[in-house]
Formats: sequence, structure tokens, C-alpha cells
Amino acid sequence: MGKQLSGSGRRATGSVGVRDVAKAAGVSTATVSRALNQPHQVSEELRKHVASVAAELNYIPDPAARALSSQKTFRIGALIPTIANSIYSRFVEALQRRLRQSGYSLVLANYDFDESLEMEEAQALVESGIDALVLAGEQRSPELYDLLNRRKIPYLLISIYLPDSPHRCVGYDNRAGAEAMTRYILELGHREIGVLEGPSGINDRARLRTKGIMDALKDFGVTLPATRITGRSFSVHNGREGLAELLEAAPEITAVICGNDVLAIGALMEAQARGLTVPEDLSICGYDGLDIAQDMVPQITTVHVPTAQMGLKTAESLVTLLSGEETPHSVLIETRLVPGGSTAPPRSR
Amino acid sequence: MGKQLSGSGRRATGSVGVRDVAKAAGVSTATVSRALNQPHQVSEELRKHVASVAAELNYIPDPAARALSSQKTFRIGALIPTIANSIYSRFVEALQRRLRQSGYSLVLANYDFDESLEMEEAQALVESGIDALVLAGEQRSPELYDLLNRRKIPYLLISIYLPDSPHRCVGYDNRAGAEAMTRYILELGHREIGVLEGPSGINDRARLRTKGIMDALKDFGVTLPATRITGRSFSVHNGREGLAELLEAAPEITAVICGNDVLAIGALMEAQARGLTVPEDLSICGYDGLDIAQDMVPQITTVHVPTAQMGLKTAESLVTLLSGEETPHSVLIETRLVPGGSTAPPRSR
DNA sequence: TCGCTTTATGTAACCGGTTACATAAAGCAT
DNA sequence: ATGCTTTATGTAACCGGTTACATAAAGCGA
Repeated sequence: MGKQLSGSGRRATGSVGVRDVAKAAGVSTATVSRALNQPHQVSEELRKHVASVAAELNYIPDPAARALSSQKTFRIGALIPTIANSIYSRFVEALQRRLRQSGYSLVLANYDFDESLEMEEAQALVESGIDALVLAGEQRSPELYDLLNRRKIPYLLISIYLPDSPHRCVGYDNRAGAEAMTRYILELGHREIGVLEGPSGINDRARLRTKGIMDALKDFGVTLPATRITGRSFSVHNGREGLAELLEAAPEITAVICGNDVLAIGALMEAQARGLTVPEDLSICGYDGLDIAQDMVPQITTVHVPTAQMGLKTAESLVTLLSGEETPHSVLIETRLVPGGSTAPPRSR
Repeated sequence: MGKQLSGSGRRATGSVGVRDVAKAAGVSTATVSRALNQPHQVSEELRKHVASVAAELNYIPDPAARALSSQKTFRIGALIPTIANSIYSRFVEALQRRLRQSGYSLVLANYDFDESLEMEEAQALVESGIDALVLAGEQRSPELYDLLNRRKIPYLLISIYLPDSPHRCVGYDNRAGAEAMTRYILELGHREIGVLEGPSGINDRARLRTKGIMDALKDFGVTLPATRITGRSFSVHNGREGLAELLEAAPEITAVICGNDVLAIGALMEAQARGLTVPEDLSICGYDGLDIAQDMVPQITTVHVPTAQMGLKTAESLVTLLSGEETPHSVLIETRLVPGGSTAPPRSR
């Protein structure tokens, strides 16, 4: 008795374990583990020998056993509002690809901008075992932050740049981008402006964009009556509805600033449906720089956000963090204004 | 000595373990485990007692330990070409939501239609520990199927319906849908038809759609010269390029059948950029039924695929399968033709 | 009341890795 | 050659749950 471990008492999974590899290679299990994970701790020839035996036996370490004893899962959670918007799907793709390169898997959850659902999903992710968590934006129930701190799970906020926040982040300045866009519109000469903002109630990114718009308008002394601003959650359909509402209430507007490209595409479609020519009759601009918006006719003026790059930076930051090294508290992703054919000076009258 | 397990020798994670709960509740670890996982095996009052103690201590079972001893990870992998196309992102969202309801997490990987990358990612997913895997389409290296069979990891193919395949699937009939669409175009009176197909080389769904188109054309005795068919990978930009190519080579065409809605949107944009009126000058149709295509002006005629429903069915099938029960080998997702304003009879001349 | 089945609970051996600690071998200055 | 440090390897105790098996209690028909 005593040696009743793997290699004897196994059947369900016909898989080989460290003990099998150890026996076959004529070494101890510790050596096998070290040869595979801390190669510099064993002699080169032994390392090669163990590696070849392991390969021959088709050895795959059991991830659960590894996680249990090492206390690392090599899994990272990402809690994303919705991947149906390509701003997030591109991010997730890049994040996943880069994480894999460092040996991490991505566990994805989405909550469709529902705060309580986000909390539930976060709880579930934590209970499923993750080394770190990615969250979108800063605004959420403090309980979630408490949970993560209590469980000592590092986390990173994305899509938002907050150098003064207690939380780490990798993101961009939503307010500044929207301000730059609004200035651009104002400098084209527009003064009768409509705003089709995002779902500002629940989304700090959307709110910051609205703030940027307001800042620029104020700077130019342009006022925004309540009839010239409306909000919708992000969808092409809502973009159409939103523009329709604005045009009913304020047909004199010459430009519409949209909370993102999806709303802008909707607005563009609605304008076409109403026989308005863009940009001659109405200028439209968005935010995010989605590929599809860049291929619209006319091309939609937007603030380009390099989300794939944000995914890379996020992954790198997390990997560094989990390796125990220091990493910047906040990383700024640069955005840039991309003028397109959807904006032009207002028709002179 | 002997009782040196959790509750004494722990510090790194200040977390409580079964042994702590057991001690606090005055029962054995087995009872705790059973009270929490097989409630019917313990008396109701004990169950409640254990549950309350566990809640009070804020007990969260270690997922790695659970996975190690139970040989179930409660994680499901999904290997998706790209979530940047909302046909997949909607699917993934629904899949994840439904899986969570049954206690499973979703581990996501994407491979951008690159077969060798798919194999790598699959390997990594398997090594990361999953109970089952979701794959898109059937066509891939047999090695991948071998790997899964060897590791006894159940898998499910999506986006494709193959009652005769050895593999389980939840999907729809790509060929039939495309055939129906083509018939619709033909019945409108079009005979000068262009085809803008998907990346048929690497994608069995795209190939089946092309086959459906060809079947219908043949049925109507319409031939398709090589100049009237071109292929592109799925993007709006490629849709524009593709239509440009077709119009250069065959300006006489009155309708273009596209491999999916994304290409169709691109074609629509290109038509507009060229001053062609859709559908009067050119009819355009797509496939998938993306929201955005439904909100285009004109609305794009398409074959609607209920991907969210496919996500639900996929999740349910997997959960059933993993619970040991039987589940249908193949599940058909019904699609339907949705006529829009982007198609009309050809201009009579 | 006896004996048999059913139900509830406890004991401890797993699951399959990692790693602290012990030990042996090798390197090296004196 | 001696003693000390460094390097390579082995032994076995973990990690924290689950569950087979044993046992005790309860139910029940004759």
C-alpha cells in the first residue's frame, strides 16, 4: 500500500498523470513538474528527456489539479455589456488572442447594460474561478468592488480613462473625444445642433460623451434647448427613432451629434428615408470608428477608438499584474477624429 | 495531529473551506457537501442549518477543488470564427446567458476563420479544462475531432444542420435558405443575376449557400458565367469591392445575391455610391437577418436566422448531454425569408 | 420483538498536480 | 583534504473539495 495513486487506480479518463510520466522517465513527480514548468531548475538533458517522454505519452496536465495546488487558474473573466456592438466584440477578440499567447483563457459574460445582472454574473464568474476580471466603465454597485477586494481578485476597468480613480484602467477619454467632435461641428459653422445621446442613465461612458458635447457647446456660447436633445440605447433602430424625434421637434437643425456610430448609422438611414441629403441638408457624426460606419455612403465622421489595441493593452496589463510585476495604474488609449463625408458646413442660406 | 487541514494551515486566501463550515455547523464535511449539492440526501432542517452557516461564513467552494474531485469543470468552450459578426455575437450572448442559468461558464476563443489557429485554440481550450465544446460548422481538420474523442469531450456543431453527420449539431439548412432566396429573386423576374458569395474555400456554411443558389439557378435554367460570380470574406468593405467588380464585368445584372447581410450592406453602399437606385436599378439580397440590415434604407431582403434561439437550443442541448440524459442528435433551427425593400422586379425595358 | 430495508450521517481516501523540505552531489576557496 | 555554498533531485505533505464505504438510526411487516 501507499503507491495507489495514478497509474493504478485510474480508469474513467484513460489519461496519463504526472506519476505515469515520472515512472516512465525514471524520475520523481517533482522533477516532472519542474521540468515542465521551471525548466531552469533541472539539467538540460533531463528536461529534454522528461519533455519527450511526456510528449510521447501525450501527457496533458489536469488543469483543475494544477489550479488547486498552485492557486492560479490561468483564466481571466471579462464582463462586457454586450458583444453585439463591434466596439466590444473587437476588443474581446483582441483580448482573447493576446491572453492566449500568455497561456490564459478568457471567460466571457455579458449583461446587456443591466446593473443587477452584472452583479450576478460577476458573482458567478468569481465562483467559477478566475485570476482577474475585466469590467467596462467605472459606475456600478460598490458591492461588486467589495466582492473583488474581499476575494483579492485584481480587476481592470476598460473603455474609460481615470487617472484619479482608485481603480486600474485601460481606456480613453470619452469626454475629450466628444468635445473635439463637437468643436469640429461648430467650427464647420453649425449652430443649430441636435444631440442624439446614448443611454446616459446607466452608462458612464455615454454620460462623459454628453458632457464633452456640452462643454464644447458652452464654450461656443451655443445653447441646447431640451427639444434638441434626446437619448436612446444603442441600436440602429433607435438611431432612426431618435432622429425622427429631433426632426419633428426641431426641423431647423443642421447637424446631429450622435452618442456612437450605431446611432449615427440609424440617423443616416432615417435622413435618407426622409429624403434629406447628408451632409448637405444635415450633418451627422458618431463615435467609435466602427468599420461599418467607415464604409457607409457617406462615410460617417467619427472619433476613432482603437479597441483592438485596447484589448492588447488590457491583456498585457493583466498578464504583467498577475506575474507579480508592477504595471501602470492607468493606461490612456489615444483616439482621433476621423472626418468623413457625413459632415460639411451648413448650407448657406 | 491529523487535523491539520483547512481551518488551521490557511492564510493566503482568508477564505473559509468546507472544514470550517463543517466545524461551525457541528457536522462532517460530507454532510456540508451534500447539504449544498444533493439537498435531498440530508434532512431538511440540517440542510437549512448548514446553508445558513455557510452563508454566514460567506463560504464559496473552491472551483478547482470541486473540479478536481468531481471531474466536472462546469465550463463550456466555444470556438467561434469571429464575434465581430453579430450573427455570432448574438449567438454567443444567448449561449452564455442560458449556460449561466444552469451553472455553467462560457470560455470563448476565436480564430478568424483560420483553420490552424482553430486547432491551436481548441487544444488550448481542452488543456484549460472544459466539459464540452461548441464548434462552428463541420469542416475542419480530423485531428481536432480525434483530440476531442480521445479526451472524451462532447462537442456540438452549430450554424449547420447535418442529420447524417456523425457529429451532433444545432443549426439550419444553409443550402435550402439560399435556394429559397434565389427562387424568390428569380420569381421576381430577374434573369441577369450576379452572385457575391462568401469565402467558400474555408467555410462550409458559405459553400452550402452557394450550392443553394446554384441549385435554384439551374432549376430555372439560368446560367451563371464566371464573370457574374465573385467571392469575398465577410465585411462591408469587401461587399463594396465585390459589387464594384461585378458591375465592371457585367453591368447588365439586375440583381445581386450576397453570401450574407454584411456583404449585402456593402453592396448597397456601393450601389448608392455609384448612383444606382436600389431596388429599381439593382436588387440586392443578403442572408442572416442582422438587425442593422433590417434598418437599412431600403431594408435588405434576407433569410432570417434566429441565432439567439440557436444559442438557447445549443445551451440546452449541452446541459442535457452533460447531465447524462439523451438529447437529439441534430436540431434544426428554422429560418425564413424576409422580403425587404432592397428587392423588386427588374425594371421593365 | 426480530430482522430486514431504507435513510441520514461520519470517516477518510481519493482527485492530480505543486512545492517545502530534506538530501545528495558537485563546485570551490583555503 | 575540509568545510561551506550551490545545484539537482526525491519524498511526501499539501491544495479543498467529493464520494465510496461504513455505521447508526429509523421504519416496518410479520
